[in-house]
Amino acid sequence: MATTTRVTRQRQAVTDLLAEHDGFLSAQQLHAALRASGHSVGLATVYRNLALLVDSGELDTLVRDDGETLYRRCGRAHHHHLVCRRCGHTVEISGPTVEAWADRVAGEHGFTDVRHSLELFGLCADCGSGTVVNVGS
Amino acid sequence: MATTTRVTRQRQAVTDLLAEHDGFLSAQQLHAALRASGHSVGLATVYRNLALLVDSGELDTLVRDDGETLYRRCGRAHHHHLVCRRCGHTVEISGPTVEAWADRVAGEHGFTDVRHSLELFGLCADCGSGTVVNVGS
DNA sequence: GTCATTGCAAACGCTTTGCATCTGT
DNA sequence: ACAGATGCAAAGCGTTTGCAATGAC
Repeated sequence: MATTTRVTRQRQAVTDLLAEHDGFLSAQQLHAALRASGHSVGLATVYRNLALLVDSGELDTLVRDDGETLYRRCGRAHHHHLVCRRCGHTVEISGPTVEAWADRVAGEHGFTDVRHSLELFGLCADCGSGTVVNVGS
Repeated sequence: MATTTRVTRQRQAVTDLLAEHDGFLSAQQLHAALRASGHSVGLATVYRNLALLVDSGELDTLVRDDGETLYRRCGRAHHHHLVCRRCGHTVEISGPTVEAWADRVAGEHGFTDVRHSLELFGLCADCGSGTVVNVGS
């Protein structure tokens, strides 16, 4: 009765890649990476498996400004990220205070089951100082 | 030479509606609202004007989980939001600590020109307690 | 053999763009 | 009249879905 979950080659590939990778990955990036490493997986399958993993709480998601969704292996501990908006370099950071604050504020307004998304976007040391590159408008 | 900005009926309508409205609005909602109130404005025009307003710093944007972009009249002071993921009810909150914390952490990692996005998503009092509705999986 | 899973391609929803027309200034 | 602004419809992009084929159990 409980829909059994089958371990297919494709599902394994998706899970494996996510297990190795530490930062954020978009579905399309993941798909491309899989193909590059020889696995033949359909894009739809990647999306379907990502959705399953998100549902089961194994993945965290983050929607970028342009609307693309990024996925990362869910940390046991809740982390936040400091992302360089030029080179994509990502640093994991922990904000002990944030969690408590979020809960308190949410509670004050009667909100429940609150999740928060906190991401910092900036220019990392390499991109921000020396080598100044045209970043566009 | 500086590209002159013309005050058209449509642009005025968009700006006006945003001026009256306090919360977040998607481009499509805004478009629908304009039509409902008798103004005839093209969807593309709404998007174009929103883009201009965002560029000129008069609007803040927030990308929802489903990828739709929400716009709000830009607050002078930087606010964060507590958004009900069922009914969309939004509460403005200020996180005095967050700003300082963000700057410090970013600095420690050599990041500069850092912006942060912090949003809380939960269920508001109305949606979370009494009237329990099927929310899906 | 069954039924979850896959692949492909078509469908979707939001957003952007090309181009002819319109309209502030 | 000039140049920005508009409207429409088509194109773009990430994502989802229908359906027949495939493969795990």
